[in-house]
Amino acid sequence: MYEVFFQKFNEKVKLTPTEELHIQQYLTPKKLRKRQYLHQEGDICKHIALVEKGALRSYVVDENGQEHITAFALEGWTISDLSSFMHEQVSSQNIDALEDCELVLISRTSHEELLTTMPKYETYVRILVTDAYVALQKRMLGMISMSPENRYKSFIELYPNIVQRVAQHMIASFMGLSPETISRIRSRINNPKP
Amino acid sequence: MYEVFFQKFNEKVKLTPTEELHIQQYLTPKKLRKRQYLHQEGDICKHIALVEKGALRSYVVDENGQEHITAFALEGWTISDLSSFMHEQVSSQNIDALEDCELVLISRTSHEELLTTMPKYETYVRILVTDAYVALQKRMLGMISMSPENRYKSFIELYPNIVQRVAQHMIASFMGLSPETISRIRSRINNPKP
DNA sequence: AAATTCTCTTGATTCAAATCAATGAAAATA
DNA sequence: TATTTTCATTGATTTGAATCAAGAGAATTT
Repeated sequence: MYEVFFQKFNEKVKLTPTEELHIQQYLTPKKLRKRQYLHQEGDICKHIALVEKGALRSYVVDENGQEHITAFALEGWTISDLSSFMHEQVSSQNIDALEDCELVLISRTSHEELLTTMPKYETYVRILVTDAYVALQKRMLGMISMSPENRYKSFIELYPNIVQRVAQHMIASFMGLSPETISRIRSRINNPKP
Repeated sequence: MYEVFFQKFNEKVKLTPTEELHIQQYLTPKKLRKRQYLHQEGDICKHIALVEKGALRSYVVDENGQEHITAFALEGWTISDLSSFMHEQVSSQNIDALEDCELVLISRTSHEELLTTMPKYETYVRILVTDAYVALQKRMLGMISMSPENRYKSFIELYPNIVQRVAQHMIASFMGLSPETISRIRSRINNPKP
């Protein structure tokens, strides 16, 4: 039920069986149907979710009604609107399921309690966020320094599983490009200048 | 000597005078002349630096020899190559002083020791990184969803002090735009369509 | 099974930022 | 102070991604 959660946890911070059982009390499983929302803008983000199975995305809608995908999450990934979750602020993000999902949720109060009572949990969170920050820095560097084509190439290298499972126009949205541009980049990659 | 450091620390996690003294033992002050490096690519990043006074930038140089500024840091900000610092990997970042600086440095061993012996320090780091992550997410959202002009506008709103103290072409580099484009955006803002 | 909606591709056109280039002003250096 | 280098501005041109548009194939819904 929480296999992936504890596998990921143990990769960062080693837990004893007793500690695992203790943490389990704070976790709640949740299933999501494809297209179902985990979280909608306007709400305060109530959970951090770890994906045991399935795929989700988070996105914002701008003033012109255009969607911009800000993140994907597959098995083993964690997804949330941290800004809203941390500061109990109204969220501008939406999170929904791209496939049927099995999640493990940590509520805000559980999170707080674990942080204050269990140093290993805080360590886990610190490492998790640090890794996410480093990954985002890399992505940002690509944004300011690479061409769309090279950015797409490194994306498919880094996340081949996302490319396989997620619609192409969503990857375009995630990269800040039009769907047509991604389509043309792909055909350029397959037919290198004839 | 460590005023800004402890001011920032206490904003996130309240310390007693005794605790401050304890942490102080792990800190080392450092002055940097303008143009001096704190850290160069190829090295393993040895410190986290908090800026007591002055301004720094970090940047990478791509295969074409072009510089891309990835971050600025003014008074009260923290700067480092976290990826290199955390994993003791060779860094691709350079960090240098844009003005004469006074810094507070935390070495890797000090950082480790504080993390394991002082829960409040780990809490501070967790909050610091989380805030940085949230800020970077906002910047990323701007990158994929906003026009260069609107991105520049929100930049000067968010960081007016950077705009005042840092050369324009560096802000261009930070935003992934050419210096000419920033110049033209500025003149458009000042002479709104005649 | 039929109808509808979604998804990707391809072509033509538009538009905005990059590039190339030149100039004057300001700052750094000798 | 004179000289050199860096910096910001402005104009002309090029380039590449966005937009507009149409059509074919898949997937969903009815």
